[in-house]
Amino acid sequence: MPNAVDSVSGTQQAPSRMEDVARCAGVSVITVSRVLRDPGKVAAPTRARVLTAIETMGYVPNLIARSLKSRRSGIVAAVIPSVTHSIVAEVVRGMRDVLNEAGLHLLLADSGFSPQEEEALVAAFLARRPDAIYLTGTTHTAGTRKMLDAARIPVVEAGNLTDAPIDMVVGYSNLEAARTMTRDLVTKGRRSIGYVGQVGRDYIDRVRDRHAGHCIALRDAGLGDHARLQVEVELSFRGGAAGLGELLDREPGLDAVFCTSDIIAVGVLFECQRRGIAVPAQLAVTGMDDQEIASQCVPALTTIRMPRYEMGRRAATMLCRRLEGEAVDATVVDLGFDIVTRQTT
Amino acid sequence: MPNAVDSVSGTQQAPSRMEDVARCAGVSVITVSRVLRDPGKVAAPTRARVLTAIETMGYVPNLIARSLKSRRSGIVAAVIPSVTHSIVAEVVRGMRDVLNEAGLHLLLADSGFSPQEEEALVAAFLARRPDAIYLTGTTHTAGTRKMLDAARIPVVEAGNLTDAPIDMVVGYSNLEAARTMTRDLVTKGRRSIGYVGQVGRDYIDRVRDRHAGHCIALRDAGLGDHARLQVEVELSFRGGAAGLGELLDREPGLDAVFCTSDIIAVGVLFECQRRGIAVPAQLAVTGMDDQEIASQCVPALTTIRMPRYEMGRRAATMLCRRLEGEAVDATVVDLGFDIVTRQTT
DNA sequence: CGAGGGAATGCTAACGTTATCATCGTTGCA
DNA sequence: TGCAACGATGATAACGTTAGCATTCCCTCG
Repeated sequence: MPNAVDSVSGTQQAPSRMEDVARCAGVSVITVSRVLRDPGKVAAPTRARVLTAIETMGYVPNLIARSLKSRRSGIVAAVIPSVTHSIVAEVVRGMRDVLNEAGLHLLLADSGFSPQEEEALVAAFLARRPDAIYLTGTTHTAGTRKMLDAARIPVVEAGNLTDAPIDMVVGYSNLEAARTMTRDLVTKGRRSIGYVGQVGRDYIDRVRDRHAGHCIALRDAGLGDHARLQVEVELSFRGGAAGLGELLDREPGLDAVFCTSDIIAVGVLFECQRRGIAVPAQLAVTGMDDQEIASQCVPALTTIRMPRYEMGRRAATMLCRRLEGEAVDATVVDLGFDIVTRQTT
Repeated sequence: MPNAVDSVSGTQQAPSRMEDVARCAGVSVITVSRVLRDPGKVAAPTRARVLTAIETMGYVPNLIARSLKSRRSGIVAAVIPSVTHSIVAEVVRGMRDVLNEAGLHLLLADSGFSPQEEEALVAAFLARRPDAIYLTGTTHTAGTRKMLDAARIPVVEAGNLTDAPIDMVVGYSNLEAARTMTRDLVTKGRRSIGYVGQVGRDYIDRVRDRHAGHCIALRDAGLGDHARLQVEVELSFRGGAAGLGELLDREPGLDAVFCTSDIIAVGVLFECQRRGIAVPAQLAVTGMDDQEIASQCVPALTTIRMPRYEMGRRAATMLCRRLEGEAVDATVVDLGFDIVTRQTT
């Protein structure tokens, strides 16, 4: 029986199926299926007839049915901390460029930096049977790990390194990056170095490691009394500005501020402008991430650059290899980072 | 036969199915299904037994199979111009908040501001049979419109208004917003007003309308020779800086710059700092969008605020109503905008 | 000239769920 | 007591596709 319900009365018309296309082209459904997935197996004239039928009927394959039967959804699910912050966007772009080439789609969701929310998202994702999963960072709840273990699909964590990934991890050492940056401030003669970092020092690996790296560098330099010069703020310009105010209240002799992100650092710079503080003469400021604003703000910001786009590509490549049944060379990939010295130090 | 392949040899173990849960709980599969979707129809003791079984087996429902049978995927697909630009993030957040409440998932993809890419994405999306579609802006290819007409699902376009939406539209008038902003500059005595806008004036409705609004305001004020003082740049700080340089080369007596986004405007401000141009004494600068940086930069930026989060919520609400078979009150929803006067004008 | 082989195509049975209808007690009420 | 009505549960058949195994036909080669 035909699929159309009633084209005259305008009743809801269901989208056409392979069966409709097959009838139109005078072949069996399986041939249509083959034309779509493995055209080489179908003789050229037949293929042409099928393609014409598809075209004229405006047939769109139903990936839901395909996924059910083939047990491959063609979806890679990614949990990122926040779509708002452009820092993840480049990673996502890198992933997408690789995944699209492999015919895979990226399903995105943001956790708002909360491991609990991440767990809920992973649970929701798994119900859609993704072929692979991408997680940001290495801080996850026990529930998340358990579900992913049970799901038995490739998982890549990205952004920060760990010795014990759920499956695979690609990133750089946030600890070393922060340590390098702070050591650089020390080398340049700064002695009263403040820290303005984003909230989450206790539970988000990335933030925690940046904090730890900073502290280690201070300790190595014999500069004590860390806690007094450390402020936790929201990841925003406003946060940076408030952080500087707080620090100056505590220590008027401050001569440098280490910030855990460019956004916070630029917030500090704005506050310096308002207060008439000379950068870097009176106060040195450093960021992290090398976002566009770092090179454009005045004075231009010294920061740390990490290969975000490449990280996304690499993560996706590792997932794809696993999906093709090949072994990946390493389950822990360190992409490193660079310090970018500009005018604020 | 049981679903497990071989738990001893560690062979790939398929996830458990309803059948497994049903056997474990001593009920039929349909009862498990009911417990999940309509618990009220199952007696409390039975329900408890099933829930226990689900818990112990770590059962995760297969939404692919559910979608196939129920003909509802539970997915709302959204094409946004770019995940990078935080401006869309709030809209997305608004949508998500509403959709999640309705048990729907958001599938995101970015078009990179290209209508052709958007068409490809819509085609890919439709194969997954989304329940509804969200598009950014009102500029779409004929192919996109045709596919969406054929798909017969609710579609909402957001961001800019149009008299002839594909289905529904929610937004504000970019033309009126730009016109208001420029008129404000005129009112404040500015006469040599430059324009730095993002690329796409010819084919992206949002950009085109902002440009048109600016031109209309100039014409209304009797200020001619528009084209000479108009520059098209990338949507970036760098773009804004370059745009100002270009404008000053053409017209050293420039006394205001209208920018089509806050990012561009802040790029202009940075360049002013570098060149020692006094804002607003010597040069007035305006942005659009009211992103966080507008309130934090120095001097703080005069701009236009639009209800982005609310826009996302409203769009999602309209889609949900349609999915529930209810009629929406209006297919064109104007949310308006506000001018936010700060220190740059 | 017949067997063997490969290319092209088709048939049948799933994939894991839900819609639809059926069945079975149990209760309420005349 | 008998029957309708309802609540709880189950059996069966899809949803639209693809995996796996036929089948058909033609060509090649001994």
